[in-house]
Amino acid sequence: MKVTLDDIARMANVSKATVSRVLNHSTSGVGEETRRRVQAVIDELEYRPNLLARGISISKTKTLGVIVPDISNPFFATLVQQIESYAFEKKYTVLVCTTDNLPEKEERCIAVMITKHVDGVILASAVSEQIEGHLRFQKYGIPCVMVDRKIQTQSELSGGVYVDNEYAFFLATEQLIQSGNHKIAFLSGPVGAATSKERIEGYHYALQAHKIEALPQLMCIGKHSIQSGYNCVMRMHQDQIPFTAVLASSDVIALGAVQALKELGIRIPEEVEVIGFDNIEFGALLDPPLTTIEQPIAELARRSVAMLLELISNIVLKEKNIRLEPKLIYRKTTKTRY
Amino acid sequence: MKVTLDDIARMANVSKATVSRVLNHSTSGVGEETRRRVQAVIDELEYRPNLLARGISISKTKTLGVIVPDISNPFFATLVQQIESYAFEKKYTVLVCTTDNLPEKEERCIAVMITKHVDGVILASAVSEQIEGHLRFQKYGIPCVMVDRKIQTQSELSGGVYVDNEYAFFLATEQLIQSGNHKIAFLSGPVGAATSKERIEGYHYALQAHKIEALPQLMCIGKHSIQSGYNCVMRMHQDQIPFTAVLASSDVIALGAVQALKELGIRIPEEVEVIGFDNIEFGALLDPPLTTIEQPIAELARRSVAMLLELISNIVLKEKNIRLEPKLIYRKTTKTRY
DNA sequence: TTGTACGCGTTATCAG
DNA sequence: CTGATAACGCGTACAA
Repeated sequence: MKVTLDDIARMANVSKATVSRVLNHSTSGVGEETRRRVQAVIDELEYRPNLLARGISISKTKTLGVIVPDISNPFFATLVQQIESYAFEKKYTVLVCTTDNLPEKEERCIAVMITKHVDGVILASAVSEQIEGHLRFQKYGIPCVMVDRKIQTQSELSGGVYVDNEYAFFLATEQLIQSGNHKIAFLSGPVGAATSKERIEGYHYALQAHKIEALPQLMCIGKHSIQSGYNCVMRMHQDQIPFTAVLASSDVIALGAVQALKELGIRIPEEVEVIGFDNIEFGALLDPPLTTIEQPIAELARRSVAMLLELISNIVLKEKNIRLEPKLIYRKTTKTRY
Repeated sequence: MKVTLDDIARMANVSKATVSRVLNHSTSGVGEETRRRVQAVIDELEYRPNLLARGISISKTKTLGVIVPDISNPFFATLVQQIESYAFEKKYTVLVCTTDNLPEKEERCIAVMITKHVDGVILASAVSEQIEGHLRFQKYGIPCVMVDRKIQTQSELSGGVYVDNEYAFFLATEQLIQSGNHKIAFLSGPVGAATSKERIEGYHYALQAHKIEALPQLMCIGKHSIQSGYNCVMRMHQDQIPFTAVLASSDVIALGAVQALKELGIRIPEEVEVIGFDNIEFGALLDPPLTTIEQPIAELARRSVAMLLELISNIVLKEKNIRLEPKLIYRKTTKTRY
């Protein structure tokens, strides 16, 4: 049933070594005639090398691990899509694992990646500090690039690709302030994540710069989901907390917030302005279309795959941390453009 | 650096076989005392078995292949998310590959799954006929369950989980007809896919049943994307083709169609009614909220993983093809509910 | 209960 | 240019 290298060797009257040669170093080392004979047998039997066996032999699996919190979030869906696409071009396959933003599940994902001997992993971590698992990658010599969510690490085997969250939210907050808003609600994702912290800091810096007090009741910690954004706005409304703007930590949160505002009969942007983050495709279809901060997802994916492959090839990185520029996309959930 | 079973054996003064025993048949076959000693060494050295080596040895990789057209489509994103989740619970990891709806890329994805020796694959095929690759699964003894997109096959090693597309579109079309529409534009996905064909047929049957002619100019073949839905409507409008309803082959197409109609100043549902398919989360946030046909994604995922695991365990399937009931979700892009 | 020896499919080293 | 042969890490008859 399964045809192996051994079978080919036997049928072609050569040794396994020779077959292996025509398979790999396809340009040299084998006589033209024998090469043809071997290749013929390979073709006829439709032989495909067992990558597991090859993996155990040369310690390279041509597999990349991808660890993200949640694929159903369009941001990560698109990210994974792009990563898979670039990786496939480079002859790599991706092993996907989701953490649901749970640190303990992240540890288990990491454990899987190690036992399955992926050549490297791209990680959007659920946590902001280096955890045991991350060190284990080092220990096992598995390169790791942090994408989207930055984590401090001094490992030679790791790097990072992300946008400057702090700056992005500083800009967005400032836009809102310049537009006359002093009570800006902030709808955050899980605080465990590095991105959440950075985004909150950017928001705080902007407030400070304009000598506006950061009111704790304007901060809502939730998840990156529509439901969460919806709940935050509803709760603030119930608690009668006044605000004239909403800054959301992700577009899905913003979508939920907009939905809640609509149900409450609050006009956007006249009564409340809204800014999201990610620039997912659906934001533009909303009514009114969502003003947001763009994350260059394709670029994020491309650069992280490229960096990981360099790490795998032991190429020294020109820059261990690539920071991409965020960009404000002005649509209709904000009034004037500052 | 890397600690192997051999190392453990040496340190614990036992043979590899014994270590292997405490690792696998964890309940019996080893003396209580030696078991403790071996386990202690395993824990201390944080030994993790090499799943590649195990894979080549027992021909089981604990890996499931997942082949879908496009993860950035929310329907597939959610599907993959759920599949990964169920698989992870059952100690399996997923190898993801996207076909972009290209038959040749599907062949390459299949080839990868075979060389990487996945234990089984879940496939949402880009094609409606059995292609060479599908047969190869059979040849290599790899179980395969078709999800969402049905393909006829008589292999003992395959099954299918899907909703009744034909019936779903028959219902939706009838709803539109009963509501007074005779010129119903149909916005299809790629015709290669089985689902597209079935959906078109359901649409045609309903028209026939009501003796309405199926006008070719009302049929627009595109891709499952927002852009495609948008383009279809715009083109029909430019060509001055009259229609009073739009039936879309997927929600993303419907979203694009609604966007186009809005830009054209056509009121929904007063002038044109719209029905989508999938019931993705964003449909409900649209203005007006999208009437659609629900696909029970979580159920689709759960059943297909369960079926695949049964196939892998050589359990005979109670039913080779599981058909889930689609359900019309009435929202605001349609007028009266029939 | 425990150990020995071999097989799984591939690559790599070293002869010839 | 080609062929033995030894790894790679693990599971498992079979023997002790």
